[in-house]
Amino acid sequence: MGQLNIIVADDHPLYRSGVIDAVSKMPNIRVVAHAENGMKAYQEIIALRPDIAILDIEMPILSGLDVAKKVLGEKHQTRIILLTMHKTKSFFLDAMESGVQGYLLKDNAIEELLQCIASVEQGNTFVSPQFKGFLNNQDEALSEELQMVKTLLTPTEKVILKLISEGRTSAEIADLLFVSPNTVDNHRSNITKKLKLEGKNSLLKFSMRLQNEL
Amino acid sequence: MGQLNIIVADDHPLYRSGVIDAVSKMPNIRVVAHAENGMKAYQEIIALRPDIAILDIEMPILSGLDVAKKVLGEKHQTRIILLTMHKTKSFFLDAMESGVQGYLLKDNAIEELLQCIASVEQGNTFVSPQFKGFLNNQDEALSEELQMVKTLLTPTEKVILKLISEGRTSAEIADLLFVSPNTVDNHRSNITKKLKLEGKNSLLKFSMRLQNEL
DNA sequence: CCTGCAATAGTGGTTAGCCACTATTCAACC
DNA sequence: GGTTGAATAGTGGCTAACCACTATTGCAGG
Repeated sequence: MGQLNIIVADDHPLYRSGVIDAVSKMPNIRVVAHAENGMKAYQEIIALRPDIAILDIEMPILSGLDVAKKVLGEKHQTRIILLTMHKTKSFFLDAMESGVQGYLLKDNAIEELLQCIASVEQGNTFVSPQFKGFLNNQDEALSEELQMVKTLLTPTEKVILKLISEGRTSAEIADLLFVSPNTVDNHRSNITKKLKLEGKNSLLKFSMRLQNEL
Repeated sequence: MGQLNIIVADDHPLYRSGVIDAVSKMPNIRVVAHAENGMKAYQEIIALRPDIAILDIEMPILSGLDVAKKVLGEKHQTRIILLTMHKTKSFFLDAMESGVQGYLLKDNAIEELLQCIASVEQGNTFVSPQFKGFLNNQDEALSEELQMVKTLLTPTEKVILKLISEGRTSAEIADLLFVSPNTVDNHRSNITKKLKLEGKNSLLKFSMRLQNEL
């Protein structure tokens, strides 16, 4: 699988040189450039077309995520591995949607980075175990449900669902919207059918599960 | 207000020296020691009794939070300022409960640290604006409600409340606990009374609001 | 023009959950 | 040995929410 050309970008000089040292120890890897901000990293990627770019997310001017989106959007062959300090969900999901090949937590051992590079080299993706919880079960299902809400429901239905999630009764909602309680009840029924829910209070349970996200 | 003796602890050499440089620029501040892990920081604090200890939370052996708890528990006069990368709620709440005087996000400007030191010197507390959202309104009320649940409810009642929060009906809960649905209903009634709730589905709403925290 | 969708409104029936009682058993505590 | 608290169980009444209908108005698109 020949020579792997890599670019490393991190605004932290110490961490950057640590990463460069570590990956340089691998026989088939050559670090062709390094950068201390996102803009410089992007320019180097365009100029040198490396196989892999290892980017810190938290960088000045352009974040690693910004660079990843630009590069991947322009359909270069360069694979992206993102590094971050933060164990937050939103960055991760954003990164996954933009199609990066690797996503690592900085705290983790350097071995994980090498493992990640090996994976990405062979066309796979690699994600730190800490983030895997964001992928499966609940959060997948949750965003799927949100998708359903956004696509299937009419504007009025969304408003009513929101009000239900705040714990309001049909009578209260009717008062707020200046319509008959029967109408609200009817909307409830339609929402329930569209989302394929059933059972008592199923709408209340559903809407409260989505909480802030509505 | 004389000379301020300060200890700085951070496992990241670069960041540590950055902090030391910055605070040393202040005329009335002397950095009397620095440490690269929590254990060393704790020993220095005990030995030197500084006015303020600036501790990174993420450190080997003992975390900054561990050190803070030990020091504050032993009623030394040393004030604690914690630094962290992570914008998570749990660490912050934990820190607030243990009584630290400052809590800062590392991303923020160095000016904030100096401002924080000035505040703490005068006996006040200082918290990065990013965390202030965790203090007021909702979360205060929420933990108050959690307190009520913990103190007022019997073990069985807590179990039933948990099951309600998962969206189960009285009949389902009765099956799970091998008791009569009437008993479950009775418990519901008692819980509702203890927590001073009222209205249809008030228990469901209440329990779902507490979500994971039960 | 007509079809379809959204929003409105109504009727009637079923049920889960809330509310207010009463009652028994058992264990703990003074 | 009486009191208290927890858990158990039951009855009867009430209502919000669900469910399944029907029906009208109005608007947008082919």
